[in-house]
Amino acid sequence: MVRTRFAPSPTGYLHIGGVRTALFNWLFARKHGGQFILRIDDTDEARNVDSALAPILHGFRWLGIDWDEGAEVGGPHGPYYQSQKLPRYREVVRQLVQRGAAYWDYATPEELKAEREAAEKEKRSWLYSRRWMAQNETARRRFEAEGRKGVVRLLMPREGACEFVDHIRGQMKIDWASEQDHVIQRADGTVLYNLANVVDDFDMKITHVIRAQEHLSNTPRQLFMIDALGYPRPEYAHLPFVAEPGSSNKLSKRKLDAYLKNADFKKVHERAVAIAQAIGLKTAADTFNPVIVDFYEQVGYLPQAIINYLLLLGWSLDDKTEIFTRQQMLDAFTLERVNKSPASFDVKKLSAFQERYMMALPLEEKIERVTPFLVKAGLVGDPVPRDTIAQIVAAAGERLKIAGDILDYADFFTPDEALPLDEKIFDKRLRKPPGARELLRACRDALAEATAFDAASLEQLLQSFVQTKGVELGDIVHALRVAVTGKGVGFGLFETLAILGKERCLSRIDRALQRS
RNA sequence: GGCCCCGUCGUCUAGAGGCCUAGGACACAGCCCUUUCACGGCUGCGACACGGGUUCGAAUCCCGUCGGGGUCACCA
Repeated sequence: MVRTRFAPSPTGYLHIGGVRTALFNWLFARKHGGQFILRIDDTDEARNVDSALAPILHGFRWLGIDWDEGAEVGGPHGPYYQSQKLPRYREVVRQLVQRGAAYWDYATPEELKAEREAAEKEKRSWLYSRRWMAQNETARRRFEAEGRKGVVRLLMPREGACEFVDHIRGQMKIDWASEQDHVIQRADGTVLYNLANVVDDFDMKITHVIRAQEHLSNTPRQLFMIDALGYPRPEYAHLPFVAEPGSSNKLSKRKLDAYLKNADFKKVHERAVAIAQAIGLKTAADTFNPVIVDFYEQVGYLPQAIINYLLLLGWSLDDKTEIFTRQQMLDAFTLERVNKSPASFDVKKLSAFQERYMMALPLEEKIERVTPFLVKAGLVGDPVPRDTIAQIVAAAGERLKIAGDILDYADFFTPDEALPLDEKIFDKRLRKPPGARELLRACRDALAEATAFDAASLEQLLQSFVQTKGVELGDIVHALRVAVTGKGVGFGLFETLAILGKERCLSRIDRALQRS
C-alpha cells in the first residue's frame, strides 16, 4: 500500500510551490491506489494553529486535493499534529540514546561557537569535537552539577557513506564525515524537525517521501535515525523547487515587489487587483499575491487550470500533451519523468491554461462562477437577474478569461444616467467625426421604430439603415457602442443592444447626444 | 568556503549516439479574419553554457571549466 504525505506548517497561506509538492504526492498515491496524508508540522508551537491552518485546508479542498487521513479528518495513525506528539518523540529520543545512536551533550552555545570559529580560522571543515558529550549517567550528573543544560545529539558515523536511491536523482552517496552531530532534542526538552519527521513517517506508515529538494541534505541524518531505530526505509523523491519568474531563485512570497517588475507578472497582478477592488477585497501583498493559491480563487480562476499548469511545472509526459483530465494525470504520472532542474513560475502560462479551461466551460457553469462577482460588486441584487447574466455570458464568449472578467460588463447593470463615459473614445467617435451626431440621431429614430429587438433583427435594421444613408456599417457602429456602453470595446454591438433593450438603448443614446 | 544538486529558445519542455539543418507549448512580432475587443488561422523570431576528449557520427557518453541553486541552526 502506497502512502504519501504532505506536511505544511500552519503559516496562514498556501504557497504555490507547496501545492505542486502536494499535488505530486497526491497523484502518486492515487495512481497506485494508495493514501495521501495531510499532517501538520506545528512543532514550533505556533499559537492560533486553527486560523493559520484554515486557509491551507481550504486551498487544498478548492483544488480538489483530498486527503485520507490527517488534519480535520483524523485517521488510525494520529495524532496528525506534531504539537500533540511530544511524549512520543521523547520516547524515541530515549531509544536512540539507549541504542548508542544519540548522546546527551552539554556544550554551551558559546563553546560551540568558539570551536567552529577556530576551525574556520584554520580553514578546515568543522565537526563537533564531542568534548562535552556525556559518556554515561555519572558524566551527565557532573555536567548538570555545573549548571549546564543538556541537548541530545545524534552520534553520527564519521567514516563511510550514506547511500540511497532517489527516484528523481538516481543513486545518491554522501560521506558521513560531512554530517554534523545534529541536535534532535533541545535543552528545553522539545524536539527538532528531523526527529519528528522520522517518527511521524514511521508512525503513519509513509512509504514514499516526495518532498522539495531543500530536504535532500536532511536525508542522510534521517536515514541514520531510521536505520538505528530499525524502521523500514521509505523511498525518496526530491523535487526541484519552483523558481521565481525569470530567475533560478526559489519562489518566495516576500518578493512580490521584485516580481512585479516582470511585465507578464505585473499584467496578471494588475488585472486581479482591479477585480479585487471592484468586489471590495484587500490587496495587501501578504494575502493578495500570485504566489498564494487564494489569489486565484478570489479573482475567479478555475482550480483545474491551476492543477494542470502545476502538473507541467517540472513534469511532462511527452513532447506535446498539455491538457490533462484528473484521470489522465493519474494514468500518466510517474516520478521518473519529473525533471531534475528547477522550473520557474510563469504566471502568463498559467493564464493560458486558465483561458483554455474557461473556454471549454459550459455556459451554465460560467454563469455559476460569474454571478458571485456581480453580487459582491453590488451590481445585481436579489433576485439575481439570471437571464440577463446568461445573455451577457453568452455574448461575451471567449472574452471571459477569468470569472472576475464579468465586471468588464458592469455597464449593463449601471443606471443609464450613471453610465461612465470614456471621454477619449467619446471624442473620437462622436464629437470629432463630422456628421457623427446627426447620423446617431437618425439611427436613434430608426431604433425607436424597431418592432423586434433581438440581435438578428437589429443587425438587419442597421444594415438597411446604413444602406439608405449611403454609409458603411463601421460609421455608425462605433458611435453607437460608445453611446450605449460608454466604452470603445466590448462584444458584438447587436447583442449589446439586444441585452440592454430598446428603452435603455434610447435613453443612453439621448444622453450621449446631449453630452456630445 | 565545505558538501550536494542542476545547466536545451525569454519561459515550460521533447530529446536515453545517427529519426535533430533540435520538435511542441506559452510569450513576443507581422499578416489574415473582423463593427471594436477577444477568439481563430498563417508566418516569423528564438536554444543544446564553454573547452577538451571517446566515436565514422554527440544535445545525448567521459573529463575539465564556467554559471546558477540548495544546504551547512537548540528553523521547518
